[in-house]
Amino acid sequence: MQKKRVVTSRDVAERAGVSQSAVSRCFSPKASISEKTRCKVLKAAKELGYRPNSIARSLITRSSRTIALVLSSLDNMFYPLVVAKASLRFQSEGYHLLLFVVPEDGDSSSVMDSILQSQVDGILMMSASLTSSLARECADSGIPVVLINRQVDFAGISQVYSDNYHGGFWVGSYLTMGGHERVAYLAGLESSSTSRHRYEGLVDGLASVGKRCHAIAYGDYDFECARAATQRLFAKPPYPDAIFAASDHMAIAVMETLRYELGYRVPEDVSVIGFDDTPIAAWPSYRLTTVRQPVDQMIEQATELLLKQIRQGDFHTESRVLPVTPILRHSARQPIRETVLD
Amino acid sequence: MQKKRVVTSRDVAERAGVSQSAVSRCFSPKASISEKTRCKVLKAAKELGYRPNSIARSLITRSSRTIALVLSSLDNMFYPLVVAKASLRFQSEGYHLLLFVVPEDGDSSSVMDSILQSQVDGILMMSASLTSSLARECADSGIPVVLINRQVDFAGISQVYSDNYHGGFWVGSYLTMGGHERVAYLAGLESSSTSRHRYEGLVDGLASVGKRCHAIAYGDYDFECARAATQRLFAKPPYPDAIFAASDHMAIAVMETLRYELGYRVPEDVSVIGFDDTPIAAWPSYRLTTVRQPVDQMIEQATELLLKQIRQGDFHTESRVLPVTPILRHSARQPIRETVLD
DNA sequence: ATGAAAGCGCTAACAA
DNA sequence: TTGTTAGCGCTTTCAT
Repeated sequence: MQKKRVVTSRDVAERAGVSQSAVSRCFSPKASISEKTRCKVLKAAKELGYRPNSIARSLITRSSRTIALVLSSLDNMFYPLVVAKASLRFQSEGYHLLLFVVPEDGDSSSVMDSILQSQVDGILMMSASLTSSLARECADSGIPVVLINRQVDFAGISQVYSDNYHGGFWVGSYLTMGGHERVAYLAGLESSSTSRHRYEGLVDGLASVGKRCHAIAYGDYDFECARAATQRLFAKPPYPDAIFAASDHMAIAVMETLRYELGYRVPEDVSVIGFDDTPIAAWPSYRLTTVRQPVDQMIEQATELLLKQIRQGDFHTESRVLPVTPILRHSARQPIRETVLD
Repeated sequence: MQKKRVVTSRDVAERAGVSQSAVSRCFSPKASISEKTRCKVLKAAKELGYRPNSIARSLITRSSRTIALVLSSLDNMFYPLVVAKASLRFQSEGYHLLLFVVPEDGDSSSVMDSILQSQVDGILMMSASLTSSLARECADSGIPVVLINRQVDFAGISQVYSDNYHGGFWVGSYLTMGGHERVAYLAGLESSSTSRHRYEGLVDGLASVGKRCHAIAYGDYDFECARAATQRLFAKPPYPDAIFAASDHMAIAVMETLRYELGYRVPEDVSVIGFDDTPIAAWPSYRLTTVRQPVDQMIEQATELLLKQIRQGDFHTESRVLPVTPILRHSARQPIRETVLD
């Protein structure tokens, strides 16, 4: 292919009557150069339509100023939100995001190779699958990695997640206080640490008042799967009187199924609680009681951790766990505040 | 910063006892090399953990195998869907997506510079703002651009969009046949060509049976704005008896507002029709009548157009308009099929 | 403050 | 088929 002849720093140098390195210095923030030369160069550059070639720069500086963003699905509104915010945040630091969508099931190894070869300066992982293998491989090849909304038992990797356990715990006690007897858990992917910790929290929250989790079903973080799982939960008695879903996205599927396929009212017949607090949760049709993840903080922390590792060539890694916030709406029966006098 | 010493093709060559170019050839698909050398090289490469440096390769081949994906918002589920599919599609062709989120309002010029300097091989634009200026500037600098779901009066750019006009036209006639008298249009951004064409279609569809558009309001493709716009539409009589929103996302906002703030039933009191056919439209709570955009086809066409331009250094550009499909659900009163006998 | 020169890691002629 | 050689466009010493 034959692109329009591209303007190089040499061309600019020639036209400005300076050396090529002078031109280079003009486009480096901290290089020393006289005001006079800078002007000449800038003028010539503009006339020629010169733009520094960032690839050549990357080759020599060994930094592409690019971050890989690895995720598996954008169905759940939580992720688009994170992506948009992360992109803005990194752009403001002069980094770009390279997007890797890994099929939830498929062969992750080719994507992994692809990521490793992409010469990114760092990796932001929020894919549910391939987390630990990829994470480890990256750490081995010396690429800084930060896991976001994901957890792995491996100290060599920085992680930012919210307090899933206590989120689950809160749900457990809140539902119990609301007088629920048969709380079911609608899990995400079986391999998801996040989903597991929320479950553990739920179980302990329930246990703290002497209750047990009534049932568990897997919705794989997917709308249709969650729908089918809800059907399964209500296939035969005893039926749950509350469902805690590992994501708002699944919680909405539960509500839709309950209301329009199973004929239950929410929360009169069955309570539903979600996790994330995506915008949809607040829509009047749902008014979903849920556990809010602090997205902004998560991004901020992840950015900070990743950039620190990149800039300082830091092998120091750390985990940050951020507090969640219960959001009380109307999809779950509220605790009885006053004991009924008999 | 001091990364782990990186393995180069030279190191591999040395260990395998061959020349550096032999190593290079091993990693080029179409280079000629004997089975024997290939084995030696691959073995050495594996032992050393060698991975070709794609930046060096890009510098010399003048191709980064990267496509810029430019968009302004991920709120509307239509975009996450497109992003995920586009990413998969381009990955399968060996290209990666570099994400640029441009603030809907803010200064686009810095993002524009950033894109132009990023050395991408092509640009996929679906941002509502800065479309035409950026598009033109890219075309000038010789970077292939394809607009997706966007239209611009400039022949130098390939565009893939769906038949917004006829989508709007269909809505106009469908609503009329349903016996509506006061059809309002909830537009997207004022600058959006897409929104404008849907409007023109609506107006003509209405005109074809001697009706006019009752009112127009701007929802800026945003949930909250759409909510406020709906309120405005119902601020004083005569009230609309149908609303056509330029996106499902806004249509949902309309339904929520109508039902829970204004106390109307949909479709008994007011009909609502959207555009896109995102997954949410099918949820039982909404059963939104809408106009489906053929997302898969749009991606396919856009990919094909962009790749063709990139690979053939083609200055030939073209526009492709894809047919839309009316999706009849229950948010709009159905046309009366049989005339009532008097 | 400026220029000359040496690469960054790779691909692509060209020769052998 | 293989090795040698010359860059890709830039940053960065090192002199001046």
